[in-house]
Amino acid sequence: MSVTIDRTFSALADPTRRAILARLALGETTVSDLAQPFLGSMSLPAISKHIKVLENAGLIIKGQDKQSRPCRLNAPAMKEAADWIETYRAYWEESFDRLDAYLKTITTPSSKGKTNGKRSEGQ
Amino acid sequence: MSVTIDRTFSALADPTRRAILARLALGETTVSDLAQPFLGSMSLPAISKHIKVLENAGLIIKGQDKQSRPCRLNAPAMKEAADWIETYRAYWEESFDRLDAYLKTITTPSSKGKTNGKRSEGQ
DNA sequence: AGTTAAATAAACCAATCAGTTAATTAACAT
DNA sequence: ATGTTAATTAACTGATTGGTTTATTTAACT
Repeated sequence: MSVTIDRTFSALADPTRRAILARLALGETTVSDLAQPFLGSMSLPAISKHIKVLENAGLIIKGQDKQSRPCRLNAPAMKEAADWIETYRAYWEESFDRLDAYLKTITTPSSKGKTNGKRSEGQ
Repeated sequence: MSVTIDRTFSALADPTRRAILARLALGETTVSDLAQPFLGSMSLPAISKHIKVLENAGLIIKGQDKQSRPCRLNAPAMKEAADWIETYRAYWEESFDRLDAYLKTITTPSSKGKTNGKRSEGQ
């Protein structure tokens, strides 16, 4: 099985790393800049390591400009993970249908049809 | 920050656990049944632990029927992770657009396309 | 040449993880 | 009562993770 998707999900499992990705979604920036919001609670080498994890997962690409290492999102690497997770969309939507049905059974002994929202997509 | 999404991504980072989820997408089944395809390469307690990780992440729900523990998908727990990752869809789609544009610049006779790498921020 | 700035590497540590084997619980069947 | 089946718990191990502090690289600026 794909080891890259392992690394992708594993990289996304850390809140600091997700925050770094969120920052990068606003635009390319350097390691120092990415580290700045965290330096109160962790060291620069810690951030450097997080960035390396993201890089190894293919989620970001690190360049070089003088001493700086400008990082940018490499979002397509996320696509594989997104595609995997998307195959389950039908299941959680189906579950909402079941919740919907359940709510009807407990709220409509004599009620009018309020929940006409059709969620089933068919598959 | 949300510790539940941490646990979700972390649970999804393991191929055995993803295989278990894939099996459960076909329908509810017991721990033994889930373990069966893996017993050549790992022990039952190992699978039992994987299932507990999935349960703690809220990705599956474990019931009881006589001695068996029937497990079923609880896909809505995946939705939070899916939603997070979906916010980046625009970026990987845009990236493909940019790749497309880049390929055009290098295959065009008049190529002197010096891209400034600046991403369109703000929206 | 010496200094500063940006980032990483090295060495270390505690905690968590993924697996093992052996023992145990719980429910059922003789 | 005894045994069988399904699954978990306990105790242990080696590898990985996430962080630290200190030292080093690399490139620019006087």
